[in-house]
Amino acid sequence: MTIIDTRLCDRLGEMGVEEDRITINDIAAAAGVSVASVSRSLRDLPGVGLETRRRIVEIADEFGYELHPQASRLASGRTSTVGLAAPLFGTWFPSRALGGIRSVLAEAGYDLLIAMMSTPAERGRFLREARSFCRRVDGVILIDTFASAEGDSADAFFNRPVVAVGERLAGAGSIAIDNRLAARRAVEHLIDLGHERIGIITAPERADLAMSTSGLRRLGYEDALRDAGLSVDPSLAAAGDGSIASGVEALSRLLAIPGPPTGVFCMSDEMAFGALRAAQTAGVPVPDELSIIGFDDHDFAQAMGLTTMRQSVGEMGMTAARVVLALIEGSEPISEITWDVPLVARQTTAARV
Amino acid sequence: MTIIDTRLCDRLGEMGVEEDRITINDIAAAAGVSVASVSRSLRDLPGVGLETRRRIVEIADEFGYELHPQASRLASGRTSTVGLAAPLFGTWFPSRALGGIRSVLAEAGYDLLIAMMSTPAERGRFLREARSFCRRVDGVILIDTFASAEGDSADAFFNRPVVAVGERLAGAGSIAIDNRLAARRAVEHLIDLGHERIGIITAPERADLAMSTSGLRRLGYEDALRDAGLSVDPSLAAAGDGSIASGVEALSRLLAIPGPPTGVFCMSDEMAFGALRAAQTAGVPVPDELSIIGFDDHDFAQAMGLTTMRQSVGEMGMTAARVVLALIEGSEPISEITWDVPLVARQTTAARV
DNA sequence: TACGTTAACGTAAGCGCTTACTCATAGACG
DNA sequence: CGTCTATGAGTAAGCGCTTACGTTAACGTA
Repeated sequence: MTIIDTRLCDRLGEMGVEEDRITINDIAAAAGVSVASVSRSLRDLPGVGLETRRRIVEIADEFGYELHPQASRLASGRTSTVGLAAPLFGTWFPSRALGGIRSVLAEAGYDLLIAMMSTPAERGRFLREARSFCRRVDGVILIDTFASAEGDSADAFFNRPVVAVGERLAGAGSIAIDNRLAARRAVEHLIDLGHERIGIITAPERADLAMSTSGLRRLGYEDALRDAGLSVDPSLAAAGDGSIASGVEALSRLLAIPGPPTGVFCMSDEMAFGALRAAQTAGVPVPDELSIIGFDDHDFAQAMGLTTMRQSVGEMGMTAARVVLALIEGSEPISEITWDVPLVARQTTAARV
Repeated sequence: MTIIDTRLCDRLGEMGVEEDRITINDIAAAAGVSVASVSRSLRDLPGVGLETRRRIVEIADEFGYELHPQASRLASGRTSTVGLAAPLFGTWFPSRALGGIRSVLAEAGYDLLIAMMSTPAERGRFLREARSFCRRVDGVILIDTFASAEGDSADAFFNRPVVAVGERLAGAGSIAIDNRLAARRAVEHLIDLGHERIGIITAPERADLAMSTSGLRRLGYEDALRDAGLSVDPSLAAAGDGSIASGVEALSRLLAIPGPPTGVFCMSDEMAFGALRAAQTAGVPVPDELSIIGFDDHDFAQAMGLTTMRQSVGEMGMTAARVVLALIEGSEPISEITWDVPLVARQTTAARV
C-alpha cells in the first residue's frame, strides 16, 4: 500500500527516523520490554524495576519520544485538560488570572481549554454547550461567570470538579477575597486620614447584596462609616458600571452636590482612573483637595499613582489551578480559600486639610 | 467495586440514561445503520442519502449525542485544535487578539491551545517543547513572539500551518499593519495641525530597523517630517519601554529640553497615557500647549480622550484564525494581509496656538 | 519443604471513533 | 439487454495508548 511505502520512505529519508511516527511499540521493542512497562515508566507509575525504568526513559529520550496525547486521552478517559470559563479576556481580571492558571497547568502537563462568555449570547451558548465543554475537560475553573447568581450550581458541570475564583458557587470550591472586609479597610484608610464626607462609586449590584461582589463592598463601606460614627449619606453614592467612562461621570456627579466628598472609594481601579480624570477636568487637585482610593491594583494603578486595595489575581489564579488539579487527582473538596487584600498606599490619598 | 456501583446508581437515577456512555454504536443501532453512516452524517461528509442522514441526525439530537472528541482525534489524526503562542496575556494586544481568535475558532468547532512566553525562561521552554505543542495542534498562530527576529522560521512548527499576527516570519502567513505608513499618518496629523517641533516617544527597537515594529514606526515618523520639510531632531526623541511609567519619564525629559516639542507621537497608547500624566504633573495643558497622539487605540484610549491610531486587534485575530483554518483545510498559503490603521481624533491633539 | 506474598513484567482487550475498501443497487448508455 | 459508472451503505482494520489481569520468580515464613 502506498501509505506504508511512504512511511518507509520517510523513515529512511530522514536519517532513518520520522519522529512523528514512533510509537510506544517502537520504544518497547528498542528497550526489549513490553509496551506496558514503557507506558508505566514514562508516566512515573509503579510496577517497573529501577534499572528497567532507567533504560526505558533513556531510550525514549534518545528517540525524542513522547506519549501521543490523543491516544492517551482516549485510552485513559482523562483529558489532561482544565477548562476555564470567563467573560471577557480583553479585560484585566480574567487576563491576569489566566496567566497564573496557565503557568501552573503548564507545569503539571495539563492543557487549558478556554470558553468565553463576553456577551449574553455567548453565555447562553456556553450553557447550552456545557456538556460538550465538560467532555473535553477534567476540571473547570470559573471566573466572574455569575453562575451562582443565576442559581446554577456545580452540578451543571457534569461531575467535573469546579473551582470558582472571585465568586461562590454551590458545590464548588472557591478562591475569593473578603470583599466586605477589604472595602471596609479601604474606607478606614480614608477615615484615618481625617476624611468625614466619604463618597463611593459603585459597580452594578445584584438584588441580594450579600451575594455580589459589589454588594459586599458597599456593605464594607457602610461598616467602616458606622464604626467611625459617621453617617451613611446616600447622596454620596454614585453608580458606575465598572468602566473608566462611568468613573468620570460618577465623580462629576459627586463633585456637583452641595458639600461634596473629600474622599472617594471606587469599587474598581478602572472607575478610579475615570474619577482621577474627572477631578483633573474639574480642577480639583488630587490628593490635596480630594482623596481617591480604588480597588484591584490594576496594572496601571502603580503608574497612575493610585492608592488601592491589591487583589493578587495572578496568584489567585495559580491557587485555583492547583486546587482543581488536586481535586482531579481525587483530593477532598475544599470549600473556600480567602485571599488577603492589602492596602497599597500611593499618591491619590492624603490627610484632609 | 464502589465506583461501579455509584455509576450504576447514577444511571438508574437519571432517567435510565447516563448520556456520557452513549457511543456511535448506540446511535447506529438506534437508527438501524452502520457506524460509518453515523460518522459521516454527523460530520456533514458525503456518502449518505438525504433521508438516512436526516434520520441519523434526528436520533443523535434526541439522545443528546455528540462524537467523542478524543476518539475522533485519535482516529483521524486531526486535533481540531489551533495553537496560540504569545508572550503576555495580561497585556492588551494579545488579550484582545485572543478574543477574536477564540470566537472564530469556537464557531468552527476548534479548540484553542495556549502557550505563554512572558519570560525568557518560558520562551526557552516553549522552543524546547515546540514539538510537543505542535503535536496537539493542527495549526499555529503567533503573536509578538519575535520569532522572526531570531532567525526562526515556520519550519520550527513541524509542518503545521503558521500565521503570525503583527510580525513577519519566513514561511508563515502574516496579518499585519503597515507600521511605517501608520506612524507617518499619525505624525502628519500633528503636522496638519501646525506643529513643527514634533517629539517621539519610542519603544525598544531591534538592530534591523526595518524588521521591527518600532523601527518601522520611527521610519514613518521621519518620513512625515522630511516630507513636510521639517528636520529630524534627535533631541526630540525619548526612549520608553512601552509602559506607562516609561511614558511619564520620557515626556518629562522632552519637556525639559530647550525648545520642547508642541506635539508628541507615542509609539503606544500606554506610553501616551504616561505622557498625559507627565504633562499634567508638569502643568502643561493638553491639548492647548501640547498635543499627544498615541498608537493602538487601547481600551482606555477612548475614556482618556486620547487621539490615536487604531489597530483593530480583535479583527486581526479573527482574520488570523480564519486564515489558519483555511490553511488547515488545505487552501493555498497567503503571504500577507495588511490591515488598515485609521486615525481616531479625540481630545489630546489640537491646532498649535 | 510447601505455601503465601510481593514485585516486576507481559498479554491483550479495549477506548470510541475514522476511513480504505468492498458490495449492492440503480440508472445511463450503446 | 448487457455493461459501466455512480452512489449509498457496510465491514473491519486500525489510530496509539492504558490497564485489568495473568504469569513468573524471588523471598520470607511456618
